[in-house]
Amino acid sequence: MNTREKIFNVSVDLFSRYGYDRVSIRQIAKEVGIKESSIYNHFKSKELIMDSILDYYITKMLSEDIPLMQASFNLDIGFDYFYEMGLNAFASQLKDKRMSKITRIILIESYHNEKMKVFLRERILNDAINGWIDLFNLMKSKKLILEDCNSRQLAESFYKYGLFLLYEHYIINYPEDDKKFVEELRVKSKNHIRLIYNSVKI
Amino acid sequence: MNTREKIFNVSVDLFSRYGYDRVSIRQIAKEVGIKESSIYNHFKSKELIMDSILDYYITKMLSEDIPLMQASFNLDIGFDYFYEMGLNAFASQLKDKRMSKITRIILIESYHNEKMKVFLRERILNDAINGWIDLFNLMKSKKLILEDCNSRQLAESFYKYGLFLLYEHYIINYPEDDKKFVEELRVKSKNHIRLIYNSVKI
DNA sequence: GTCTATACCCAGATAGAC
DNA sequence: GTCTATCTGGGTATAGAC
Repeated sequence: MNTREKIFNVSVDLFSRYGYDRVSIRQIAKEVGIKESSIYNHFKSKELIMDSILDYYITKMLSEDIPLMQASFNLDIGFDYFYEMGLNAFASQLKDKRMSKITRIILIESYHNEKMKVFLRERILNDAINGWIDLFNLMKSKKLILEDCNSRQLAESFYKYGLFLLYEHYIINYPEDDKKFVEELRVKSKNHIRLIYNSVKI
Repeated sequence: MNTREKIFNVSVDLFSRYGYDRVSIRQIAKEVGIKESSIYNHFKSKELIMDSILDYYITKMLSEDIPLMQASFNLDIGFDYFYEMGLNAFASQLKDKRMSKITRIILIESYHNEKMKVFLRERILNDAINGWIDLFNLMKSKKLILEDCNSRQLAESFYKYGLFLLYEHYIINYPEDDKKFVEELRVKSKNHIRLIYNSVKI
């Protein structure tokens, strides 16, 4: 592992523990085992370390994320199975310790980091919600759910519960065993979704 | 308004905008119109300003919050009405600008502020969830909802959606009009709850 | 690429005159 | 209670030798 990677990993670790503002370049350098000034041979500034962390996360997330609509054409094989695929795609990312740590960083820093806020709002929130809306419209056309329910409300009710579980884990209960959380996320989301699905299915 | 109150209000405002770590005593003093050293005649440290902000919030919240079980004995007058009472209690607090700002502070700082984390976990999350669980058990005994559904899952599915709306507003969409948000919270929560209630009511 | 040395700035906090 | 002055420490970042 080269020095740049070491700096990257140590930064991810420290930022996720203490938050960006409470970690200094000195502290990162010490943990890596080099002097502060050497950091600047690899990253021009502290902020650019943060930027590269987000870039890494976005690239990895988008590359392995299974687009919602892609799967939705296989709806015939069952709603449960379809839902599980989407959840697995996300959950498998969280099992990676580094991705899990960055998830916490994003949740912590989004309130003042514009890039993270945009990513959270556009990719994690809006894209997913829109995917669910499309799916529910498809289900309406296939007479799987009631015609007169609001697709957007349905999508939000489905999805935002799971997002709160994420916030709860990373902010309120952190640090806890990630694997235990991913299992809980799976079970609770499934129960939640069944509850709602029950009230609109035909 | 005395100096101590001015310091308090300016701190609430600045902390809610930029976060605790990005606001300095100097900045607070400048905004108040006094010198840094004068701050220390009113608060022994920066951290104690933060503590007093949380204390204020807790006192105000708990004093006006309508305990969930208190209302639940009037269940006969209708589930919708009961739910609305609880939401109103919380929403009316958020219409107070100062309380709204402190809500954002708590959501921002909980990841590293132990007292805020405990308040969020115990009062905002667990107490409410337990209240809902009691309510659903009561509804089961009155044959209003199905006996074989899981009260805890039901409580979490109900409540955590609303909590995400809170996070979404204060972290992802902030600053936006608070009144608009409170109205949205009202409508969306109600729709959400009807969706779930539909699938378990008798 | 890593080091030593240092520039420069701003943080939280205190002492003591008025 | 407010001020001026100051302490002490730590922050990000750069210059230039090796």
